[in-house]
Amino acid sequence: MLTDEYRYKILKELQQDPDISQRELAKRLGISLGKANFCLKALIEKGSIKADNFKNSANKTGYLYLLTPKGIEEKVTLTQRFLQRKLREHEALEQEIEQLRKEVKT
Amino acid sequence: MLTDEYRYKILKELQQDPDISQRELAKRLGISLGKANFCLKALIEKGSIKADNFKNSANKTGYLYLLTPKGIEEKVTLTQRFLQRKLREHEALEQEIEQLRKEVKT
DNA sequence: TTGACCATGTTCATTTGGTGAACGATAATA
DNA sequence: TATTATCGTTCACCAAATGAACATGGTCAA
Repeated sequence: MLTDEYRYKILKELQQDPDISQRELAKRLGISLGKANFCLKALIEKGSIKADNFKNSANKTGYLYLLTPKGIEEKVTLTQRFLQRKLREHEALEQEIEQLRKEVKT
Repeated sequence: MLTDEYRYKILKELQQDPDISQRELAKRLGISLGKANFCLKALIEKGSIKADNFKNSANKTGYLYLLTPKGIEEKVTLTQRFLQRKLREHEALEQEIEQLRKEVKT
């Protein structure tokens, strides 16, 4: 349920915007509130992020989702893995497009 | 449940291989037997394919899933639509890769 | 012919995964 | 204080996917 894709996207989103509500996160990722909540809890459980409740800045009620050192490292790994995956997808997509072009000609 | 993607893939698979079991089709598309059965029935219902039971060649028990004229036409349309979609995906993927490369450098 | 297989299509109870309304808690505001 | 707003949390509900189990019909050897 918490795939690498969402793990990566969430860590990325939180790294550049730690004070963000679960609702906003859900909206940005195009997932439901329930799923966002589940994923966040899982990441906290795994020790990738920790939820601080700094009473600061705009968001006072909610938390501050901060990446732990482990989380930062994990994000690097995920980013590299993701890049590799996307490169493979890219190649596959080009082949698929080529085949579709052939097919359209027929 | 029967998305354009599977509609296209099934028509393509059947066009070039009409004598194929639902199990084999499911395996090729990476879906379950139940879903393959559901999709096939839907395509038959819509008149895109018809199930002949020619007692011929290897497959004697099963059917021969043949594209109707309507199905052939539909497949052309789907192919074109699919090509357009893939081209958009291609562009999006290149942007995503570029961003990932930037991020990896950091 | 009979019976034992085998491959096929069909069904459906079960599992899985996602959803968002509703709730309690807390802070800001009138 | 009372009210409003925002947040995280929960969980009953729904849709979709799954694959074991079943029914049918063909094949082949006894």
